[in-house]
Amino acid sequence: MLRATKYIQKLKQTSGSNEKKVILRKAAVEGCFELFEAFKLAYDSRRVFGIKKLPLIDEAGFTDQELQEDGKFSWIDFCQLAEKLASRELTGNAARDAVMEAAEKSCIVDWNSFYRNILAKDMRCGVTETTVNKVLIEVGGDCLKYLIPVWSVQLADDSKKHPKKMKGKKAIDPKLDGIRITAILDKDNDTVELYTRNGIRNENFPHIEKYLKEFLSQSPLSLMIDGEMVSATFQELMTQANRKYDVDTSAAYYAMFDIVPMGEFFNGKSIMGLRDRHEILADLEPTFTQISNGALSVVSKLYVDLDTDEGVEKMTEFYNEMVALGYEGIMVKDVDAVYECKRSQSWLKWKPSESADLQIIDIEPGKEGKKRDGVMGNLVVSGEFDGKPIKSNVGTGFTDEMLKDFWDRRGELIGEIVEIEFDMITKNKDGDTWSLRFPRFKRFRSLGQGKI
DNA sequence: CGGTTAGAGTCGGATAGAATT
DNA sequence: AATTCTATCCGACTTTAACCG
Repeated sequence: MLRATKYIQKLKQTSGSNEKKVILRKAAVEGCFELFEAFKLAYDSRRVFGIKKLPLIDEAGFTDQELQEDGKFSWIDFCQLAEKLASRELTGNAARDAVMEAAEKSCIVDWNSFYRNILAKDMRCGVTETTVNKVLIEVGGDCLKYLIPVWSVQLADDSKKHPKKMKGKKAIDPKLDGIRITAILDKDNDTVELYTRNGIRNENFPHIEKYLKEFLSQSPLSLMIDGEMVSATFQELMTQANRKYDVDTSAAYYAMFDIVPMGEFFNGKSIMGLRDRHEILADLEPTFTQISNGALSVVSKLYVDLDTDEGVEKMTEFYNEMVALGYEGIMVKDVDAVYECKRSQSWLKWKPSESADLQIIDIEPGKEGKKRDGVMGNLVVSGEFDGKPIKSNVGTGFTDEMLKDFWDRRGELIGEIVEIEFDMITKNKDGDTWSLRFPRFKRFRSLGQGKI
């Protein structure tokens, strides 16, 4: 049994995040490199293995000693397997067979709670890249080579969750429904690269890259430009965004809403506040227009003071206008806040939602071996909305108590009417019924009382 | 001490592409 | 040719230890 597996088991045994850090620190100081290599393989989002259905060895009937007995499969063997999967040297049935063979040759606990979890990209011990990197930075020295590469941009919180934050001086702009794209304009290397929210390079928008490169030649410094890649609709954009052949993104345009010097961005934080950053971007708008003929646009901002009735009114009016125009909603941002590479309440989103009364036609179990094993995983609901036939799964909006209760009473609950909230109805390109975007459970309609 | 936050872990639909059946 | 699986884009929501005024 590997040292690293023992650490994973220890991490799993405690729910305290400080205690988990103590365990990780000990592993780092002790030099348990397999553990940190494993975290790196598992949580680097740019490294995927192309296989999700992974064998689990049945532990029943084995003694502890047998479970922990070393097999004929080493950490080195695993690294080679992982590399072949990541590079797609092994795919399909060949990948499945190689993984099965590894599982059979390996020490049982090593496979079930270590190797397998790396390939699943979920170590299942209450620790992910955030915690691992914090500890590695703290310990420093040689440990820094195990840092998990992470890419982060500023993300918004929901205004409904933070009503107290809807105060003070704000900059407001429309929320566009597309793909978050961050452009890195590197002066030293004379390159422009586009990245998604998850740090994955996207090369399907060459016209945008070309225009930005033209702009870079006029810029005195390297920059990060943040924005939303938009097309006629989100689904239309998705048909082109990640495809490999016959790519045609000519209809897509890049709506830019922020700008930060590259160095500051990679440092995690800007120096300038939002108003100053926006001023710079807005001043560049004529240049962008001239270069790109509209493919590069700057999202304009409305400044309001939410401490005044007039400000709240202006914001509400803007919200209604934008929703009527078909935008996803609005973004409400602190005028003085610096750009921070994380989710933050200095950016709030406000978007409309719909709700429908639908019938439960099925109740499905949670996934085996996960948190909802043995309780409800999701509802299946159907009915009608806006004159259209709807069918959707709903898996969020339930307390832990409900998940258990609904599963226990699944027989009697089928047929009941529930209120489901969602953003909009959607239909895939060859489907005949409509579905729901971001569905969430609200309450029972038919059982009286509002809840359960 | 009570409210807030940060991190982790569930679950949703739609798209394309790879591989198998 | 049809089906299954995986990756990637968009998320919502609950829970809980730890933090903070």
